[in-house]
Amino acid sequence: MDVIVEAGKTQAYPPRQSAVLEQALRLLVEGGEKALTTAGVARAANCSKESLYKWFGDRDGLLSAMIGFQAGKVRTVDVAAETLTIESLRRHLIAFARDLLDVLSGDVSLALNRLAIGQANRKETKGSKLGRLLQERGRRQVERRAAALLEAGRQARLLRFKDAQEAYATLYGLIVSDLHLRMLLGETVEPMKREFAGRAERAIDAFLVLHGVENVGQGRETPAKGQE
Amino acid sequence: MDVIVEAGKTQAYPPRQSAVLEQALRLLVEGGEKALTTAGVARAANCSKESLYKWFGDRDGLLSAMIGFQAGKVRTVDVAAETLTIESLRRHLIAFARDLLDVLSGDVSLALNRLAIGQANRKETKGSKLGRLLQERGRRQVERRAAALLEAGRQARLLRFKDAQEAYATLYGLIVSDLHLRMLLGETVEPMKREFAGRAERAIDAFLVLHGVENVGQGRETPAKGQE
DNA sequence: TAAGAACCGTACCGTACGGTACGCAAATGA
DNA sequence: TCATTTGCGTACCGTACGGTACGGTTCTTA
Repeated sequence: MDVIVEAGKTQAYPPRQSAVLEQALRLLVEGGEKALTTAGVARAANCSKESLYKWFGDRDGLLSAMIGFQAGKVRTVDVAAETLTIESLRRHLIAFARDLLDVLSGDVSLALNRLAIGQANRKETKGSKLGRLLQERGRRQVERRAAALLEAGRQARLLRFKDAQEAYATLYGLIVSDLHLRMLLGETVEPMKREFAGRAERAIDAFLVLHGVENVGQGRETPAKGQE
Repeated sequence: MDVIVEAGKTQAYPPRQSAVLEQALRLLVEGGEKALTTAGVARAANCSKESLYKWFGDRDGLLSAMIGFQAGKVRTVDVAAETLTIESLRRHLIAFARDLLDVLSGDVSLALNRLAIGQANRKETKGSKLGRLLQERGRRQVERRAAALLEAGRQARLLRFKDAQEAYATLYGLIVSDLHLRMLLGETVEPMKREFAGRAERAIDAFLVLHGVENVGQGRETPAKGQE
């Protein structure tokens, strides 16, 4: 019965436990960490507290399971190895940017990040465990997709950069800026969402100015140098 | 260091209460929100709980006071209106970047951000109050300094951008990327701090490629070709 | 069908928190 | 000098949480 958390592979929970985790996530999204009590989860999921402790060990185990469960639901689309052109690369990058913004602005994502951040500075060594878990589970996926895209762009001689890690950091910063933090702090998300499309486009254009070869950034008039 | 520690003139607390707030901040930094109990603060500050409630109303009032108190200690230096050159602008931007990274990575800043984020998604309308407070108190200062710098650069015909707000967002994203979030999640800060200098320089060089005139970004070879 | 496991609902326990009340000492002021 | 204020220390109260125990019910399985 002990479910071992295997890194990398999305471990599926039994349906009963999945339903419980779903309810737990719902409670967390609606009321924050304060609303995520063992009794509350048991009541919302129509199960007993004893079963909770049997399945997840203790409260921290439940939190970890929630993160793993949610991460397991996110699927990254691997772009098939097509022949990249300037246009298709730009489209793929913009799609990546929009997906990234959508993920970061999601209810559950925000709630889980708030939860992990809240647990981050506890004295116990267990403190940053959730943070690391969230980082590895959630971010790795996104980063891998971006890395593949960047590498493909370089192979096709459409991008130039020395350090892929650094290029990705630049890409991320241009796309997200301080948006994530503002959302985490409670700023209303809806007005931002309407600007995601334009924001993604501008970010990619800027990125292409920095790391694209020749004058690939012609989507909008670039603030810097010449366009066709 | 451009940050000056001075008793805030905006909201000055009596010395006794300032000492209490100092202890409260210390407890928060050391043990997180869980360690910030009324009894704990009273014990650490050698005062009674009754006095705490008399001075700050309730727990939320104490938290707000802590944010205001800490924000009052940070002062930004306005760059005197000197005649900007390409070199001096670049130096000022890099100094700004380093100061920004230093502020964001500070113990108290991280603790307060974690606190506000943790309170962000409570049902009550009061939830995002701390977040807004932290945003307005802390960020406005930084943003104002950057805005002044950017505007001065444009006046001197060294920078070009249409929307100052958007240019600032780009600058912020290039400097910070996902660093702030990773630190909030509990990642070890020390290794990052050693890279702040280089990071600031690279971010500013990239920013100058995007928004500088001519080939001012000479720190690294600029991937785009000069024009105009 | 009968034994056994899984599980629900509830009650229970120890603890810790936010907030209040009270007694008493030190300052303050006329 | 005495009255008033201020504030410390402690005790107290109601509540709510994490975690455990137990009786009763449903489901599995041989």
